[in-house]
Amino acid sequence: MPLLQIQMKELSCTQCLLKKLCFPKHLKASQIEAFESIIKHSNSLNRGEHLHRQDEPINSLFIIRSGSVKQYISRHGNEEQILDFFLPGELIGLDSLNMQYYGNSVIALESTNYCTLPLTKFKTLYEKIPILQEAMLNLMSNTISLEKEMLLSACNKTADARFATFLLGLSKRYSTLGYPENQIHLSMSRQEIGNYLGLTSETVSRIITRFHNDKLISVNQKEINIADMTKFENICTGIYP
Amino acid sequence: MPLLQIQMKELSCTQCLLKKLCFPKHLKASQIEAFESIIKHSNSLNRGEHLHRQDEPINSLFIIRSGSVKQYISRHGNEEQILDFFLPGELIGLDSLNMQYYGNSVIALESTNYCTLPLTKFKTLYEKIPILQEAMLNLMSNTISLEKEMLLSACNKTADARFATFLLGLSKRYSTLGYPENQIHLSMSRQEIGNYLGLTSETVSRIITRFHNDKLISVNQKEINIADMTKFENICTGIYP
DNA sequence: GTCACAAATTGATCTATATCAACTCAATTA
DNA sequence: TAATTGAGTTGATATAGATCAATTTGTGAC
Repeated sequence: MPLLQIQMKELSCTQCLLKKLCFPKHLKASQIEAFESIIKHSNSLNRGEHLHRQDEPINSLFIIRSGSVKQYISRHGNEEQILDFFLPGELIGLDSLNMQYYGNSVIALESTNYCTLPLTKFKTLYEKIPILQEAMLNLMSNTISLEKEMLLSACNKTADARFATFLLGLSKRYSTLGYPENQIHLSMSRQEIGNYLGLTSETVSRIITRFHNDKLISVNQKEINIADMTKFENICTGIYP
Repeated sequence: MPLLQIQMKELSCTQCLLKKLCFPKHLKASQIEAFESIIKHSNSLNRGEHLHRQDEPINSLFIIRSGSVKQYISRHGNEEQILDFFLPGELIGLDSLNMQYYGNSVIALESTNYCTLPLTKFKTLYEKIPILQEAMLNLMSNTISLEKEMLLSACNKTADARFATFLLGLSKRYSTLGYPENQIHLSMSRQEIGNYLGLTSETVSRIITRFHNDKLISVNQKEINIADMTKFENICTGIYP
């Protein structure tokens, strides 16, 4: 059974089912204790509740324990632009380490549990544990690579390739969590996918329908199954059809 | 006179004219010495020479001292995708800290001087100087924010807004170096700008011509002058016309 | 269960940008 | 100075995806 479905309510890092995936995976037992003592475990959000809002003072990093959230910014009035989605085990706030106020908002897409990492305490700990520094650098370096990859994808790919890349990315992240690789649950709407990818919800809908007709995926509402993984990967790179 | 035009050939960090802008700006005099001792100053490249190539083993970070380079990846054969441009004072390699081999190539767009920061030595130093850790985190955090911003821009903006944002970004970076804010020298071709922004060179050319006719900018080959900065900023956000 | 409202699908049309092609201009070499 | 070459510009046309509009389906409240 996938990890996140049997995640308990209140847990220390050592007991947590995400411990192999989450940030503390880099630490030794002795270091985890120190790490653990600064974390607030097990806060929760209902769908539509905010983890934090744009322009609020920054005080913490967050790690998703179950559920999912979207990160977005609001511009000129109400118009919203989605920057990212976060799944269990993922660290939120790498882009706000050097800021005073959050530059974006984060809102739950479904019932979500998360851990809170107070920044001041984290920075103190950070200076003491070299391996934490290394883990942090690696994580950020990786994030930068991934974003370059995304940017590249956004600039050059067709709508088909962009959507396929998005879906495959979700698939990989979910499979790390113990879900079968070809089975994806979308916690976001077509409109939100479109917003994120720079497409309209109509276009996303049409792509999904077409992929379904072409037997590349099978769709049932928000459940998507990738039927032909090889063809699907080719779509991402623009090779197919 | 702009800093980079009078940059000397061989210089220590303390003597370097970029010292207020470049990475060591975060360090105290005593720390700079240690930092300095691990840097190799003053290597140079001619236009078209590589700083490093995709798939080579990673051993260093680089800082541009004068000139400019482009970072790109090659995909299926010859097709090239530009990821970034780097100007004097900018650090190259934040996306390769956790990798064994370079995921991209970097090539000089013009005669370029740079400093080399061997990674192993850097990491040793890094553990000893907390302020270096902080500077590094901030820099990376900032890079992540900027990339999110770019991504957002790439996904949603019109070609006009994307090009304007690109030009304004260059303008800001050059003005930090002492150049007048509204005067920009493009070291890259229309084709390279287009590649970077996900547009064709024809579209870039048409936009430049149109902006020129609308008296927003004046153009002489690779020299661009922003005539109306306010209108220009409005184009970036999609407000104008 | 039914009513109301939001999300998703589907179709028809429009438009920004790509593509293809011809031409101009500037820089470089002979 | 003429010839060559590659970058840049300009024009004509094609097309992917947006926009507008009409249904259909799903969902939560009562």
